[in-house]
Amino acid sequence: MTQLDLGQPDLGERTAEPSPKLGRKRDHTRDPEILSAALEVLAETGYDGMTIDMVAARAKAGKATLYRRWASKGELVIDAVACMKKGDLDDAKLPDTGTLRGDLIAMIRPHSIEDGEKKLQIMAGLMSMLSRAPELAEAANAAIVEPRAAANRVLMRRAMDRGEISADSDVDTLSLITPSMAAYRVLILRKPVDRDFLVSLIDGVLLPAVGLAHPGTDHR
Amino acid sequence: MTQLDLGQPDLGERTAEPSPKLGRKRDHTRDPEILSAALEVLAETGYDGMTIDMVAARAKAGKATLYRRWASKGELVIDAVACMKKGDLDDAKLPDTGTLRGDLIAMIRPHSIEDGEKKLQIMAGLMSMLSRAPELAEAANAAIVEPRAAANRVLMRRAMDRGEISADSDVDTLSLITPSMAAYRVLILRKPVDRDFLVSLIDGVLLPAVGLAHPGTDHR
DNA sequence: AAGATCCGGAACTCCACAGTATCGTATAAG
DNA sequence: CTTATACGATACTGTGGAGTTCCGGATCTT
Repeated sequence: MTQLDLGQPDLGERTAEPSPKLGRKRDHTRDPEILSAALEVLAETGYDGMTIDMVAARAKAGKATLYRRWASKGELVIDAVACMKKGDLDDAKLPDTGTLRGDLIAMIRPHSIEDGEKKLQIMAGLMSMLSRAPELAEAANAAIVEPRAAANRVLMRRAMDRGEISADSDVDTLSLITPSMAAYRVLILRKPVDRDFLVSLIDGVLLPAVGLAHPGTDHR
Repeated sequence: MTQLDLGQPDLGERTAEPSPKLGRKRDHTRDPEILSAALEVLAETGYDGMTIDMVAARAKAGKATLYRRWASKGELVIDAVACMKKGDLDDAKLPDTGTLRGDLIAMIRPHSIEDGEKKLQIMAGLMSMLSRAPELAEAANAAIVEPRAAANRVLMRRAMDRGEISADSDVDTLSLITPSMAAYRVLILRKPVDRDFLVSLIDGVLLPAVGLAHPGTDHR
């Protein structure tokens, strides 16, 4: 089956544990390992390539354990994708260097690059499902590209408040340039999204688009 | 099976018909219908969701006919994707209105929008395979995004020759903005790529990035 | 220690799809 | 008309994965 077929998605909600009377408490303590195993397999093989046995093996769990916790492969995947949002760039501990370029460059860190590539692989694995599972499309967007776009929006709005860039820049659209071009580069071109590439995007596209041209910027 | 498993890809080459001695000639006259049926199914269900029976039914052909012509599902898909390149915006019959903006706007036509969305659906269906089948990734890029990017490059270089835009604009990167942001919008956001969206991309991102700012452009 | 519950493992059923084989028919060549 | 070929349809086989069931052992509670 290629469908997700979650009758009533039941996305997110956990049917309130009634009363763990006796024996070991019903802790579901293996959930994180299982979900992260699912994400790994998802990134490596895609939704259709992923089998429940792969996930179970990776998490060193039994297949039955997965089915005790999730009704189907589809629900497991949705949960895994949703539980990935927690990410790194949560709050306003974004860089604040005083210039837009400084902030954008400061966002380029080895960890975020690595993390971004893995997330894109996951997105690729889900791609073909997105048209038939809108809730999955939403979850994937919220977990993978929105966080980064949101960070970019914050940085650009700050620059706007400082008067560094024009007030009628289309921030919502501009904040998507880096994510979507990185996606194209990784997924289709199969080239690495390294520091040099990101810097050239910032200096060659983003800053010019926002009115901060740099005749002499030598992309370094 | 989720793999493509083409032993020796044999991509493209048709083993030179030796000698159709007798009977009906070995014309392979149904190939186009079959390939286009394959593309339709691919766009609707993705690689793993697509079955040979679906393609055969869609093309009103027998399953055996497909296997007489292609050794496996994978080869059929590769052929179908490759045979899609022939597209529309081949030669230099691109618009030439005298301004970059005029040219870019003139490229927006109902047909190209529709065609572009279908191609993106196909790309989505192939996405999860791309990491394991480099030749497929190349074919998909050559057939789907490269043609459009190439057209954009031509228009921008013309503008450069006219002196309309700065000579050190990063044309190669800028030409990818529209394709990749359109892909994001269709595949992940699941919103339509209509004329308004494309115009706002041109006026809000591309032209500003290239130094043609427009304080008064009201995106119409 | 006794009792209850959860876990990992493994065997099992069921079904969908890739790929093969067969057959009757349509069509073109001779 | 005869003959060879390609075609569409359909029945068949084999495999792999989703989901289920069962069991022995581990772990917590009392």
